Amino acid sequence: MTGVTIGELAERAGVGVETIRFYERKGLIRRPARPRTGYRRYDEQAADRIRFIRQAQELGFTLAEVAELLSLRVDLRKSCAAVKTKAQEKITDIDGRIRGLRRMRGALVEITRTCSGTGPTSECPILDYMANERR
Amino acid sequence: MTGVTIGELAERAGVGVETIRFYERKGLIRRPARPRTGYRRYDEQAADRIRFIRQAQELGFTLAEVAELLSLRVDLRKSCAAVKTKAQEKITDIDGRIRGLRRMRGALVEITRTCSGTGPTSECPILDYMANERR
DNA sequence: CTTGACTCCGTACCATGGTACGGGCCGTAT
DNA sequence: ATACGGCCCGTACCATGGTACGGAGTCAAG
Repeated sequence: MTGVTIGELAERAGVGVETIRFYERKGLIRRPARPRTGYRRYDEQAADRIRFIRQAQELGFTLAEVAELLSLRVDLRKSCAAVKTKAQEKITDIDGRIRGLRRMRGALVEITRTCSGTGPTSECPILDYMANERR
Repeated sequence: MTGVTIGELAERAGVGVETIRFYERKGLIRRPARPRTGYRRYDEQAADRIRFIRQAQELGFTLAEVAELLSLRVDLRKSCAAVKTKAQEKITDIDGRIRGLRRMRGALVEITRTCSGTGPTSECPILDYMANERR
């Protein structure tokens, strides 16, 4: 019989069986062939597709965004530019996060400096720092 | 009467009233004064504290982690050495997050660089990358 | 042909981070 | 003093991204 079962696919793709069914319910992977007995049989592309989903998630895309990317790939009427734009938006988003983390890191370094001083410091600069330096 | 109501605080901090009560239940903000009528009265620091929470969240910290960060401030009066250790751990944690985001960013930049943005999605290198790159 | 592992399905459940609802009390302006 | 909003509380509900459960059917080895 052609194709693999959901269990084999899960193992190959490094996810749980329930996760695959979950993705199917969410429309992230298309429904596989279901020969007479009703067991799902997956082709080779299925594992790639699941890895695609995980990879995109690691890159910071939500499942809804992944679904959008997948639909773009299928829809040939739309150009690659739409995908590129989404990726660039993610880069901008990541840049913002990194800047914020650097600010917070600076505040924590400041705290440890203050802390190493002998006096008991009831006045901590972090709240003001973060509250005022935001955005 | 000193302090502001929960509604005023919500407006100043840019969150909903329910969110403030939620944070209180979670122990992220301490219970405010409750004069005779039972209405919460907040001091000026309350808005800063809420803004801090939102800032930390935007940077990818969960509310549990935010609580930990906030406890650093409270603990400053008590055990300086323990606080310093905790802060150092948070700095290490932040460094890890920044590295992860930089890795993500590098991957996104690399794939957008190779994408002309002109072809059909079937030839999109971004989608190819996500389908094939497995780490 | 039986046994055990795998699969089916629907549904329930989990954590996170809120948001909304409803009945009742409070505070102020008219 | 009465209406209208704000606030009280507990509880229910929402989305996200899964994870687990239970009773049934199926497949493959012994």
